[in-house]
Amino acid sequence: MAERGPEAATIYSVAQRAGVSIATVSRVLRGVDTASAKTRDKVLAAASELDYAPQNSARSLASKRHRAYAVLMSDTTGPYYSELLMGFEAVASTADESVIVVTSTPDLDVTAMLTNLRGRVDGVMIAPSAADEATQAKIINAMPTVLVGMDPLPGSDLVHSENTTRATELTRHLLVDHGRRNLLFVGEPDGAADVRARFAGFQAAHAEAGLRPKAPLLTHGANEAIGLAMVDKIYRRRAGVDALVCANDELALSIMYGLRLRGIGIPDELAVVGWDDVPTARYVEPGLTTVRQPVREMGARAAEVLRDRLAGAPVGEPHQLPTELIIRASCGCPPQNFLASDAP
Amino acid sequence: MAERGPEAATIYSVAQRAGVSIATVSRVLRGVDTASAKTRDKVLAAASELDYAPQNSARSLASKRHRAYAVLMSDTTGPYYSELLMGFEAVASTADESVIVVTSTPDLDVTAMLTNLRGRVDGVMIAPSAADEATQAKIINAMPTVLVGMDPLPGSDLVHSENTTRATELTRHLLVDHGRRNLLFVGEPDGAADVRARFAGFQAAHAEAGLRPKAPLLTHGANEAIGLAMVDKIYRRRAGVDALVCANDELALSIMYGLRLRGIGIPDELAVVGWDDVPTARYVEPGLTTVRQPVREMGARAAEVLRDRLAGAPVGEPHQLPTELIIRASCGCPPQNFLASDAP
DNA sequence: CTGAAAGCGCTTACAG
DNA sequence: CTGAAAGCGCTTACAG
Repeated sequence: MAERGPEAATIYSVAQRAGVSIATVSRVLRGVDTASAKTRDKVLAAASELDYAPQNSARSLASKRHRAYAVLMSDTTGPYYSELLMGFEAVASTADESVIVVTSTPDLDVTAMLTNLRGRVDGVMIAPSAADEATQAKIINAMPTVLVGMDPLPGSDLVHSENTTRATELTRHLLVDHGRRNLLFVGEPDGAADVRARFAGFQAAHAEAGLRPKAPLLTHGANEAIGLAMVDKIYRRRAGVDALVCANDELALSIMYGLRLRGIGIPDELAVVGWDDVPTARYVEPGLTTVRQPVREMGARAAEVLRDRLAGAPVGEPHQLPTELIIRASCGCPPQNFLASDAP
Repeated sequence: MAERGPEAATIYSVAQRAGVSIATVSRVLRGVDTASAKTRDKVLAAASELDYAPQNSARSLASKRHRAYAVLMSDTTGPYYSELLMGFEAVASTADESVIVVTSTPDLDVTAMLTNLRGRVDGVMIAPSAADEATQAKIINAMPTVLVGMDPLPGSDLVHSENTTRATELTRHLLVDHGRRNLLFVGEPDGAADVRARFAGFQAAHAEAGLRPKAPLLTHGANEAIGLAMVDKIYRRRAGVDALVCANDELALSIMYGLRLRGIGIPDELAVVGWDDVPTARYVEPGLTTVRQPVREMGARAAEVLRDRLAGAPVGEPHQLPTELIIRASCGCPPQNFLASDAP
């Protein structure tokens, strides 16, 4: 490969071999402007023969465009984040933009990160929980930004999914269809905007039913130990609770784990519902009733928004994508097992 | 912010404000060479006042280093890939390298991707299933490469985890500790190197026990439909099977789902074990016995290897990281519930 | 310890 | 349709 040789091909060597100027090589390779078919063929042939790879840095420097987006993610993993990233990347690569992943750790130096980013990318997508509002504001002030699943902030675009209406529907399902009377919301409405909106739907459904919603059981994070602790707290302090509306599936799953350890029946003694429809939701017993959001599409939309912004579009209205109620058995519905109809 | 003003700060404006040459600014900002404390302070102050962000493209062009790595991933999501990416990113960012994510779709134009990458990054990590061997070879030939979880290929570094010994141990556990006699391996040994090595361990344990291993049940991919189909196939064609050794957790989980639909008891009628220790493994009932690999560490190691290669180190021996048997209940062991000891 | 100057490899008006 | 030339904003020998 030429690239391994004493010297890699440059636009000069391609031009020389094709017998044209470097301006012509540049034009042909970018597919802009007109160029006679003959010239075009010569250039393409020369580039191919020399195994020419344009130097992105030189291109960026001259054109004043990085052709790269950053994605700022928290360092937690999970299906939500990878789906978001994949959706974003798919669209970005179509637009010939690179995607640079930046992980935000608690001790991240925001100023240094921003300085770095400003010299490397044209825009950034901020994933949920990746940055607090002060940091978001700084980033927004420094470059075109699209926020995902958060509260809107001036100067930034936003992509999110419907929360309140679906949460109302979910809560109503428990209240009306299953006759539960003593629901408890588990999560932190004062944290992420998503959760706040879900809690608002929880409250709205209670209002419809003429019921007074109880205060949420605050918690963040989820693992087996936390789930078990929540279960014990519920049974110690909240007698009579007959359904749990959890801020997300992870929390719901960890609580179901705790309930199993404590021998508490789901959904008979206690119904449990979540949010996100993670893959695990369908594999647990009973299957977890939850809400699905189109995360991959949200990532794709975010990339489109950024692309439009860089093409000159102003900051627009929030893009809200639809969510969908996924009924399984943890709410009290009879198990509608997937493929059950073809059972022998 | 200066960046928003009529013109952003450059190394020239910083130098002018600090009353030094651009060479001095460059040196101070990169922290190289000596520089008097006084000069240093002046430069730092000027840079800060002007909110200067060095242009990465200019830096790359002059230094002939991109200070960026690519990560080539398949477009499937899952905990494995995000953990790998996070581990890689954490180390890369410490070394001040950007991480560019590239997703490989089936219709990816390899040549175009490679041309793009050669002009953008200094090295690449290839995640499992992201590229076939021919593509891998092309990439290796074009730039420093580290392969993860695959067969070694000349010219490339490799990071993987222990498969065969642990698979032998896992199989032996079923054979010896649980007295199972009729095991079936589910997966494709002829596909990924990882799976081949696991099947080798499966065979080795049989040899130890003086048993003849049966042919694997071939399948790739996993979802509820596939799991159910596998279950039906097993019961139609493989009478007497009393344990399933699955190539990965996803497969094991989908099969457990199918077994539940068919009313087949786990582990009594059929023991099931997996590989990976995905989060779901602990939430299903019974808990899935499996093998954990240090995926995040593998990503971190891959970044270190790349860093060393770019610093001049030659391609080295494969880096093998240890795996760990995670015993839960799907193998036939009594449920060792997490935190069970603190039950009331 | 510091500066002047060349050079990295492109893109893009500007001419023709 | 094509070329000559300026310029993008840095780093890095080379001097001193």
